[in-house]
Amino acid sequence: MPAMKYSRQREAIKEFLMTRKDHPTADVVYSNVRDVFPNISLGTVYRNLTLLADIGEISRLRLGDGVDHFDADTTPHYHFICTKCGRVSDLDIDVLTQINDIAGMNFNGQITGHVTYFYGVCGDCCDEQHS
Amino acid sequence: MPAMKYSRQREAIKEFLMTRKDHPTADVVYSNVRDVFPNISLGTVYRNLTLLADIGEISRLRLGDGVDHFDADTTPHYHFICTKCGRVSDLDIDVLTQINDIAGMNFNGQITGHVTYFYGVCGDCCDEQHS
DNA sequence: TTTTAAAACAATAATGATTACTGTTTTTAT
DNA sequence: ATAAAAACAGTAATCATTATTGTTTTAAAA
Repeated sequence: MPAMKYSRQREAIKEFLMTRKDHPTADVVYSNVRDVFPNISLGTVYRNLTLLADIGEISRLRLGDGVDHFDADTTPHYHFICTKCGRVSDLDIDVLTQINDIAGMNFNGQITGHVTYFYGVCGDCCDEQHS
Repeated sequence: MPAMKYSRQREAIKEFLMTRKDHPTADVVYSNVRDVFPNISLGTVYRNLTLLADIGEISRLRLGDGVDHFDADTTPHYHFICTKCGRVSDLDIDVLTQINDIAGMNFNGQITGHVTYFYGVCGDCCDEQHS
C-alpha cells in the first residue's frame, strides 16, 4: 500500500464533489474540475475518484445505468433514479437492516448487507406530466 | 417494431439459460452455446439475450460487477452475491413491496419499484473458512 | 414449389467507460 | 538542496457491449 501524497487535483475533485448532491459521473467531474485545472486528464479524475472511494472519503454508486456515479456523502443512505430524466437523488429514510435478516431466512450462508436503489418518476417530471 | 422470426440460435440460447440457475454472463452463454453452434458469434448471443430480455422471456441482472448477468426465471425475486467467490444465487423471500412505501415517505415524486441485491458469504465459502 | 422480403446470421468494426503505461512534474521527508 | 516516491498529463490498451455489412434463413405469398 503506497503512502498517499497530497495533490491539488485530488483536493479539487473532492471539493467539487462536495458541492453537488446529484451524484455526478466521472466525466461530469472532469469537465467541471477543468475550470480550475484546464490540463487535468480524465485518467487523473478516474484515478483519484477510485483512490478516494478506496479510502472511504467518497462512495461509488453503481445504479445499473452502465456509468459509475460518485457521492461525497459516505453515510449509508438510499438513492432514487427517475426513469424519465435519469436524475439521481437521495432518499431520507433509515437503513433497512431488517431486510438482511428477512433475506437470511431459508438461506445457507451469511448475509452482511444489501444494495438497493428505488426508481419511479421524480417530482419535477411528475409536474411536467400535468402541464 | 420488427416481427420476430424463429431462430435456432435463439432457441439454443434460451434453452441453455433454462438449464442454469447461476445467472451466467453473455460470454458464458457464448462458450456453452458454441458446443451446439460452433460458428455462433458473440454478437448473436448479445443480440438475442437483449431481444429475449426486451420481450420479457428472460431478465437481465445488473449486479454492480460491471458485467450483465442473465436469468431465465423472470418471476420477481432477489439475488445474493458472494463476496468471496462471486457466485450469484436466488433468495427465497417475498418481494418487499412495503419498502417502496417507506422510501416514498418524505419524498416528492412517485416510487414505482426498487432493485435490491444482497451480499455476504455463501454457504460453501462459509464452510471453507472452518477447514 | 419457386419467389421474395424481412429478419437473423457470422464476422468484424466501432463505441464508451474505465484502466494501464510512460516519461515528466510535485510532493515530502531527509 | 537532494532524492525517492507518488502524482501528473497524455495516450494507449482493455473490456463489455453495440453497430455495420454482406450473406444466409425464415416464413409467407405467388
